[in-house]
Amino acid sequence: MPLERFEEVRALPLFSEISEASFSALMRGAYVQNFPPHTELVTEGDPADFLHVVASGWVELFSSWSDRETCMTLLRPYGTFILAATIKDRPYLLSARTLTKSRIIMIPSEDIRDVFDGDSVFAKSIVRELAISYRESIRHTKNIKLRTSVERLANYVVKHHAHAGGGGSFTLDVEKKKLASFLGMTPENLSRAFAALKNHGVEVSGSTILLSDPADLEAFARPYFLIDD
Amino acid sequence: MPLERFEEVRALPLFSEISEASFSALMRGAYVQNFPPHTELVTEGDPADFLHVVASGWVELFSSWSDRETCMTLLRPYGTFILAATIKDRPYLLSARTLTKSRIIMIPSEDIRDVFDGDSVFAKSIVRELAISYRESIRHTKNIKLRTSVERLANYVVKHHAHAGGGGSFTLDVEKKKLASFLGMTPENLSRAFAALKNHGVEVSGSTILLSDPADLEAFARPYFLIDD
DNA sequence: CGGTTCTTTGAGGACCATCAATACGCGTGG
DNA sequence: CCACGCGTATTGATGGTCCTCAAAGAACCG
Repeated sequence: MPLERFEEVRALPLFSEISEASFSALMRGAYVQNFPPHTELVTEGDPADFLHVVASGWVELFSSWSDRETCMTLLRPYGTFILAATIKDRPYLLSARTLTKSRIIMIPSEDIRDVFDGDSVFAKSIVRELAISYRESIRHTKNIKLRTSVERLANYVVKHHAHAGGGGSFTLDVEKKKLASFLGMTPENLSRAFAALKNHGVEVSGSTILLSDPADLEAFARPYFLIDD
Repeated sequence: MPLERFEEVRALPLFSEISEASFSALMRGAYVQNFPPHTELVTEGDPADFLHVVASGWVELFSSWSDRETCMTLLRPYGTFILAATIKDRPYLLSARTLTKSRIIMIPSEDIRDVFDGDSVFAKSIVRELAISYRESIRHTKNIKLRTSVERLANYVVKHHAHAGGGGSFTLDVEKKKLASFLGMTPENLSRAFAALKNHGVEVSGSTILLSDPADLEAFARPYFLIDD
């Protein structure tokens, strides 16, 4: 497969600094594929044959146990999954499915491990990526264990409002059902949590969120950089 | 500091395969220190100046927000913390305190990063360690989000019973207050969760747990290798 | 032995899930 | 364009899970 097709991959933090030889070795067995929405890409417990990179679209990492399911991560370009399993050559701990039409880059795990062994620059990038994901996971756990559902929602709103420019309104980029699962609650409870935030100036209309008093909301949410940033 | 004092460190998975030169470079600025119980070793938000290794004793990694606190990890020898912060040169996301008298090895983060850059064997070890911790964190989150408190306790009991040999009884190695926090509940609720497990043959006497029907308990707990192993 | 902390038990209430019913949004096909 | 069907979102009623508060008992330590 010609390397030109991987220009966008080359630009990713994980690959931008490695040698041309290493990059070629990685891309030789790689391929890019388009998936429709709601397609299960990997299933937890499966062997980690490929490192996946989201090139476009939205991907959900989720997990199931005993008829229950929970959303663990929502991935946009250019997030990777599931690096730790690839490196350790162990089964995936999470399943992945597309939420929207998505383009996914898949690199054979064996190639990742081979290049990792020979290229310390790549090894460094891998570690950086791993460390980021690890810290993200810890933040997620802290959020779940230390906050009530309304507090989690309030902080989610504050964060995404700021990320959208802080203009007093923004649009939810995933469906509420998914957001609820990510925040560790039911869809019904998310509705009620939004209702509870009316007292702090949060108006909901479909997927549009309006903040009439961002300062008040933030005072309630008490965002904390060791959880939310 | 003479290298002989670091024989035990040399044997750790993180250091056992690296060159003598790299090991010397790491140990040059390292030191070993004994701490009494209930000593706060690092505080979340602090800069990550040292990689810590538990040489003996028990260490708790915990986190706080808004007058609440939760236990995130219980570390025995020879666990490390907090590697991700060290590598990324970012603030700690977690605090650490000793639970028992403990001996802790502290290695300057800068040395870790320097050796990491020059020694691909060490880099590989770092990645292995990071991947293990990351996967552990994901399991913890799955446990919290997918199970009720009684289910979490049941699986904890099943796991530690097996780890202790499966002889029908074992001893809790941390106080119940701490266990409750780790499992995401209050101490009161842990008591009631233990009471609920009486129906499945769990007898509690102080820190001794007796299982009269391990098969029944396991059927209730439904341990799952992608969460518990 | 006294004080401190941990653990347990009880009562009450907050939080959250479940179930059920309705309303809404959206794409499809008539 | 509208009717229909399907999934999502909301709202209400109810019950279960879990936390808080309080008090008493047990274990630990000086």
